[in-house]
Amino acid sequence: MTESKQKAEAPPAPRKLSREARRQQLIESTIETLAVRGFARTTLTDVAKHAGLSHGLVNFHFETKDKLLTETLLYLAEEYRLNWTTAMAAAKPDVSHQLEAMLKADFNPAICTASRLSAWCAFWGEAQCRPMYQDQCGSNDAAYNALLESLCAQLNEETGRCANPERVARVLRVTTEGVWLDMMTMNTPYIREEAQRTVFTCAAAFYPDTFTEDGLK
Amino acid sequence: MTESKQKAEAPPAPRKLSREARRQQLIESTIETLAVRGFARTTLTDVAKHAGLSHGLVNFHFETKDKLLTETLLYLAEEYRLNWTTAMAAAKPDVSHQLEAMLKADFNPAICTASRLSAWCAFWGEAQCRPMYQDQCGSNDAAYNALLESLCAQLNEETGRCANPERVARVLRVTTEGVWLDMMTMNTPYIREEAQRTVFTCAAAFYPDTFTEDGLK
Amino acid sequence: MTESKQKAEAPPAPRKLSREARRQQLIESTIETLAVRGFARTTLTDVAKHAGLSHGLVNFHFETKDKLLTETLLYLAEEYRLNWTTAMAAAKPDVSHQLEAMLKADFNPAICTASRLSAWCAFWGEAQCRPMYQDQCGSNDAAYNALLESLCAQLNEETGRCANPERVARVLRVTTEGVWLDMMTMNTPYIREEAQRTVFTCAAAFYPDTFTEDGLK
Amino acid sequence: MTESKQKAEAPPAPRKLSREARRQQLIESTIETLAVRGFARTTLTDVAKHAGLSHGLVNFHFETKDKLLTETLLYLAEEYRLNWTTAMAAAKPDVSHQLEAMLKADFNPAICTASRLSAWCAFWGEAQCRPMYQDQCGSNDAAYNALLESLCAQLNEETGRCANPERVARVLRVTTEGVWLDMMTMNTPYIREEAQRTVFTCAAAFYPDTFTEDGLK
DNA sequence: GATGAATGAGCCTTCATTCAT
DNA sequence: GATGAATGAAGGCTCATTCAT
Repeated sequence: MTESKQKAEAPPAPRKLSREARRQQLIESTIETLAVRGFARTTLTDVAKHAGLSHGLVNFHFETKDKLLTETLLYLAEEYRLNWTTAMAAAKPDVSHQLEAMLKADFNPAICTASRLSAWCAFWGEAQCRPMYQDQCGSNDAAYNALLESLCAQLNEETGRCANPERVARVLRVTTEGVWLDMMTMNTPYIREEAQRTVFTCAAAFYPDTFTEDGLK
Repeated sequence: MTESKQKAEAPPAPRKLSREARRQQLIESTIETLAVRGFARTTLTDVAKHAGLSHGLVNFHFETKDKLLTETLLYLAEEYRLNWTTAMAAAKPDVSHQLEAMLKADFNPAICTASRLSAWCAFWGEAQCRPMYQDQCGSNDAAYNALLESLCAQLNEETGRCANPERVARVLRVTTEGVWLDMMTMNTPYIREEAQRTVFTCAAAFYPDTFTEDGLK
Repeated sequence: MTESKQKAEAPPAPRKLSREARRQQLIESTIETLAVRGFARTTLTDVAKHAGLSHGLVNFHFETKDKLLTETLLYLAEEYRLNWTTAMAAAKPDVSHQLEAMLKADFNPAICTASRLSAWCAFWGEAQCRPMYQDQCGSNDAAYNALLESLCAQLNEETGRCANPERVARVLRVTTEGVWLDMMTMNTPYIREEAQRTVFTCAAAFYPDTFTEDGLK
Repeated sequence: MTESKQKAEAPPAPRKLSREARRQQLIESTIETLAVRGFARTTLTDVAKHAGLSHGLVNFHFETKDKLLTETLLYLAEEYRLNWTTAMAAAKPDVSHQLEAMLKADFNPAICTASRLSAWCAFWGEAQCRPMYQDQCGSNDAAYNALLESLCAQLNEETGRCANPERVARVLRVTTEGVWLDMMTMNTPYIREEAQRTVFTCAAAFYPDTFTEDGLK
């Protein structure tokens, strides 16, 4: 099964690839493997097999397992950051559109895939005792948090609300994270649309004049 | 430090302990070890050392590492369930008091300790690819979810609100889980009081006539 | 061959041995393995197999290969030191007897065995780039060198000779080491008696009134 | 430091070099690497890096690591042989001058360098269990040994001495080897001049009418 | 019950060797 | 000639599990 899958993914399987292409291929393979096997049971052989390559190659490109995992996390973190910054840059500049863009970004089908969510879960589980992981987890993205708080504060002013913006921002963030986790860990996970709708149900509770469960009014 | 702590916990280390007492001692040691080392790096030797016991004893009482971990999770899950059921039984039977009790239960200092939160994190990270773990994670506690939804639905009726109660319940649940995670994974975690206040800020957004950030009005 | 040898060496092969006994057994096995395979090709599996034990046990007792090798060298160095100090303590206290004892000690059949000589060679070859090894090699035994020089200086006085005692001592030491090496590295090595006779031929050259090729006059 | 050194040695690194020149470059690099890393830890990557060349080139020129090492040893052995034969050819033909030339040849600054001594040590350490290495080590150079013995025998006759010439030759040879080793393995090695003086102190002990510690009388 | 020595499967890592470019 | 990606065998090390005492 794994065999046929590899063949399917990398049909002619170029014998030699540029350094960067190979590295990215291995990182994607790591994400898949983390999703399927979990953090504790992920081995380099798994990663290599899943990519249809020899395990020696992993060390050739990443030196150690630790570095492979770290670079995979950095890759995910950068991809995540790029996703919401791009989404916000594309949205109208007013507060409510910016906030909507920020919240919806997390449910972009490009990054909100089963594999990526699972991989994030794997890293989160280990983050508590690995400072390097902890730094890369969303809750520690200072720019993201500051921006979200600022948007909530501005929206408070516009709408005359007075809930502590720091806490509102926190609720919105952990709700987003939480429905992500749900999609992974629930026996009967709901779909992405329902997840997004849950987040906007929350946003609408704080800002009923601005949001409905589907987004901006 | 760890050394002295063990000695402190198990002073002369009674040569013989009842079967149940030993098992619980080892489970508590497992929780501590998971918190400190993370899931992937927890070894039976760690657990035994932390309990001040011999290596072989763990296998004597639990047969395999897998069973030790499973029983630890069941122990935590049961403790958690007992915590909120007890809290609710002790609260007034009306909807708002019941809901307050349910939400506050999660921040009971007895179960909301650094070690326990970390241990939960460790299990969550692995849950996605281990059905047995997944079943025990809070989001799959059917009774808890059903009760929470029911309380939200009732409160909706009482207050004339009409947000989808399933989603409100979900927001409250993931917010609770989320601030738990925050306490573990943030570089500068906030304290338990602030966590609880965050949850009630969320509850107050849905039910402004019932809750404030400190609990019931 | 290896198989039968083990059986021969450790006939009933006690399943459990005291910590110290097992460690010494493994150190002896390391010496044999170094002698047969050389430093670069000695593996933990070789050592374990030669002792008829599992390779995991080596790590259990010595943690790392490096520590096993270091402890083996320390063991040889201590054995060597004990050999010449004991020999000198047993000899008459006058200068010529002491010097004879010192020189003959190196050819004591108990330590001048093929395995031990080979093991020493293996360590010498690596000593140049491993400070810890270098410290343990004979040429750095300050007490030995100081004593040998002192004896040469005293003998110079007694016999009215005037060759630089530091150099005489050095010649005697490297000659001893050299014939040791010869016994190992020559295609047609001469026997221990001839080696010792060579050393005393050298001693007799410096002190013709005191030594003959067979020892004291 | 190593970095800059390579660059310094192979400045723009001529893309094409004669077969022989490349081979010699790699052999010199092997000698340096053996000196710095020791036998057991010398890798082809080290050798290539030190020469500022690519990994694959080593195999292109030498096929296997074994062949590279063997050829390096042969190169050193030939260089060594050429050194003493040349020195003797340049010296006066009488016995004492020939012997002086032979002994002094070992301390010719051209071959008595730190790198070369260390490389010899590395090979010696492995020689005991590798016949091919053993054959090339100095103590097995039949021509050298025969000549040295013959010179000793002749000098015995000339001077009326009667020490066994085979043993005298052996003492002189191992003393030379020994001070070589000392220069490598001692924590506080003495200098080349002192080493040579030590050898002639030994020669003077056997032939006091012919030699002083500085050479011929 | 309790201990800790012993085992061996499995993992990460190194590295000689091959080979497409 | 030369490069460096790719392979895979082999070694060190970890650790769950077993078991004699």
